[in-house]
Amino acid sequence: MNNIPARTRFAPSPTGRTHLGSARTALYDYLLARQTGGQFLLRLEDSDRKRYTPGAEEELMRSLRWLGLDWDEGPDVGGPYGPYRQSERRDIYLEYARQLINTGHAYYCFCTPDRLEKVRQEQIKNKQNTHYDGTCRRLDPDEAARRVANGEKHVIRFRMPEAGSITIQDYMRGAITVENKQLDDTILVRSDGLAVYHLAAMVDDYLMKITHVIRTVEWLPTFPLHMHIIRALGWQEPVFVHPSVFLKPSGKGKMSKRESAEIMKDGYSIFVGDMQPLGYIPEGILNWVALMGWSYDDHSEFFSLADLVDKFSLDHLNPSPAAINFSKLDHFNGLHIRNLPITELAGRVKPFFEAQGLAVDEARLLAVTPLIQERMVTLDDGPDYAAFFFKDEVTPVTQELVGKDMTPAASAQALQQAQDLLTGLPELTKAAAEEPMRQLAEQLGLSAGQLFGILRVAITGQKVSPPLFESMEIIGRDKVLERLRYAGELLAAMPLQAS
RNA sequence: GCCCCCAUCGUCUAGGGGACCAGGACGCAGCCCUUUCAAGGCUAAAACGCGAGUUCGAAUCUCGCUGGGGGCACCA
Repeated sequence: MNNIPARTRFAPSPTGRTHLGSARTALYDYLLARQTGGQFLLRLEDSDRKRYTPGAEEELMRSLRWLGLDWDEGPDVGGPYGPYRQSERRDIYLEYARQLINTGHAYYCFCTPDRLEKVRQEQIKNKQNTHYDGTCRRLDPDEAARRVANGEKHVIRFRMPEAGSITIQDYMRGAITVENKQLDDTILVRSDGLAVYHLAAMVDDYLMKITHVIRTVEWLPTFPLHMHIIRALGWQEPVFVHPSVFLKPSGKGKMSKRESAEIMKDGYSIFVGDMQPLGYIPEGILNWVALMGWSYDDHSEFFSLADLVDKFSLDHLNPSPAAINFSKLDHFNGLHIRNLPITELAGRVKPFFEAQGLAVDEARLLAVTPLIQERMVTLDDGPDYAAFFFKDEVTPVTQELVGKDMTPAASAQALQQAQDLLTGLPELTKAAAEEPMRQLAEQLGLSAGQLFGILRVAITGQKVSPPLFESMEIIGRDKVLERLRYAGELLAAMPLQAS
């Protein structure tokens, strides 16, 4: 693309939870603005009060900020083109609506919703396309103005040309031509005096000097209308891009409410607000979502937000709908976790340990973090691997203390020998303990895996854990010996024939 | 029903007439490494929806079909 500073906007309506698709749109907006040294704005399309959802706005802003997508202008931070909330821009829209009426591009309509509904039903019955029947379109403008002045309830409709066609440009999809007769005399201003999206968004984009409009395909059908409005007002057209929607993992259709609940059971979510508690990090999500519909020249796929700012381009967008693939999210999340500096990672996993009621010692956490870093896919995996580091005692399953292909007695003996060995060591470090322990295994005719397995369960209480010697070193000799003794007791109490 | 958009491995994608018996990534399988689990390395299986046409030559261009998606509100 060019490098004229882009002014982009993310303009959601605060009517529900912020999902992955919105995150991607916001990301692309953000990237374009940052890359070109322009501005990224947040605008709330809240003109329909009926659909207002308490808390949606807060979650939206929290989600975007958590992802690291900061806006330069918006309802909370202000800016030179405010207000950034459509409900507060009512008079502005009205002014342009009047302009459209004065130039003959719009007209007052006095039809009631009841009548409209009847017309619609009739059209459906006759297998016709549903559209406004044009009753008020033919009204004398002066008479209409009089009726409005008399306080008669009315809306304002766009006067769509009856013939001809319009050709519009989507940056990614190219030219799209639509017959005007397929388009309706859409309502621009409701009877309550508030503009609908079609007018409001165009006016806002114009006044806020938006250069690039990125919005999902659901706006493609009304794109011709939007362009008619822009042209009727004589404004310069911003660049429009309509990325496709995200499909559910099966690739069949959009994610429904029921299905997103289903997905939660597997530890996934399509809502940005759920991602943090699920253990996902912004870096992983951003990388993943960026690649659903965009790709980079050299086929590389690992990107930080800064990389994306550097490399993103509208020229490499893919218009086909993309199915959500959570295992790829896991992949990217793991990749970015491994890419985090230890102190940073430690800080991010800490809350997950605390959520389990564990008292987390900072120094110990710092020692433990490198051991779990390459094992974690999500941050909540941390306690699964390493909770035992922060517990006073550990309770192994007795059965698991029995070494592979071994009897309880042999296992107990091996355990005792290991205990003696560790006791006699000058210090308990990986360097000091590993070699002697391997020799012990050999003496006992055991594989390293057999012996280490027993010790692992005894010391960590789990069959899967970070590397044994590093773990012992962090836990400390006293505690290790104590756990070994306890494991020995468990084995001793085991019925002989069991194994 | 009508309008619009889209169509390459299971999934995300590269590709824009010959460089393609189609490349990468995730996942899956196997192997290596290895004290478990990972991580890492290597290998394998896996796709141009169908039919016409244009062309010496089509995954790539055109048309049709099929399939998928989106939209047809005083919602956004």
